[in-house]
Amino acid sequence: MTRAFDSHDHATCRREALAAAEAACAERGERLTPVRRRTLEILLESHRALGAYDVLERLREDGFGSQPPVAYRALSFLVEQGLVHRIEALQAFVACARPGKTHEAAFLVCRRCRRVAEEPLPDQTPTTPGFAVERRVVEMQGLCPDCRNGKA
Amino acid sequence: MTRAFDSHDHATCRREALAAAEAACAERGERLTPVRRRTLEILLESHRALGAYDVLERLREDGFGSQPPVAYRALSFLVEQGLVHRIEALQAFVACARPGKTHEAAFLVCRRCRRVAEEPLPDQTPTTPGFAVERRVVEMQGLCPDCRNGKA
DNA sequence: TCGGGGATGTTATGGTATAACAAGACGTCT
DNA sequence: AGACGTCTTGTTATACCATAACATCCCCGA
Ligand SMILES: [Zn+2]
Ligand SMILES: [Zn+2]
Ligand SMILES: [Zn+2]
Ligand SMILES: [Zn+2]
Repeated sequence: MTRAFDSHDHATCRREALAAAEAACAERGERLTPVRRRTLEILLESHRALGAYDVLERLREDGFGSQPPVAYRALSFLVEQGLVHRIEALQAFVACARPGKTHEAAFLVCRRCRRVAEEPLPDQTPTTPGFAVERRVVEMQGLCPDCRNGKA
Repeated sequence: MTRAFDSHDHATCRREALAAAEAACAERGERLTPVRRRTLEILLESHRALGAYDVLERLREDGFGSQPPVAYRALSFLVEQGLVHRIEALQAFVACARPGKTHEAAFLVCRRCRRVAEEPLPDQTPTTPGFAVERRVVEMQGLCPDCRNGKA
């Protein structure tokens, strides 16, 4: 169900994700402005985790602002809307593989190519009595099939 | 089984952890040198996650080197030995609550007081066929019992 | 047409982490 | 004892990640 590590029609993959993002924003009355939209596209073009400064560099090439807050603001918006996830272990961002409804997820993060796959998070995660869980960070770091085989 | 959020004899708690650390290093032929030992003590004094620069400041007060690599090297050593864990979501470090045998764990991280409790990690965590998991990051962020009640 | 709120842009600054190199500590072999 | 190799500690310098604060612009409704 996760496509990041499988070959697939990525043009369609991107187009669908972008359409879902537009729909989600429209429904919520949020504005998917040009910087925000382009930021999402940049992340969708790879299934990889990109640092904010990587995103910023591409935004600058496209004529948007060139200072860090430009990228961070667009990324924050997209994260709030559930269209992008932050990978804590990499301090990086990845486009959501299943936009449309904000959700938590577990991530499989390849340390070599930085591609990221998304898996459903189990209902049950460890806790202790009295502790109020607000956010769950579940990230599996390792090697994707291609990188194990030296293909990529 | 996790003591971070419960009242306990913390002097004993610290002493035992330090003794376990000494034993573990001795057994492995690793050297728990003064900086390394003091770094571990600093983390043990709170059950809290401390940033590398917080640790560094205390090391400097104690007459050790004052530059970032001093703290980062000691922390790296302790993490390699399984005596300290890195909390990715905070970019911070916490002393292991169960030293003696290197292990993975799930962490319950209070966003208010930064105390951290350690829970066993389920055998089964999400993955996808062909992906080789090397490290599992499982961190629950939220509020500890005290912080929920405004006690702390 | 005149606000007002949100979005974009800038400058400046702060927090986190590591590369590269010099000097010291320490066991070991002769 | 003395020479050697290895590990450890310390430094300087720099790179990377992130946000505060403020100016400007744009769009929409009164
Ligand atoms: Zn795709
Ligand atoms: Zn890979
Ligand atoms: Zn304790
Ligand atoms: Zn707390």
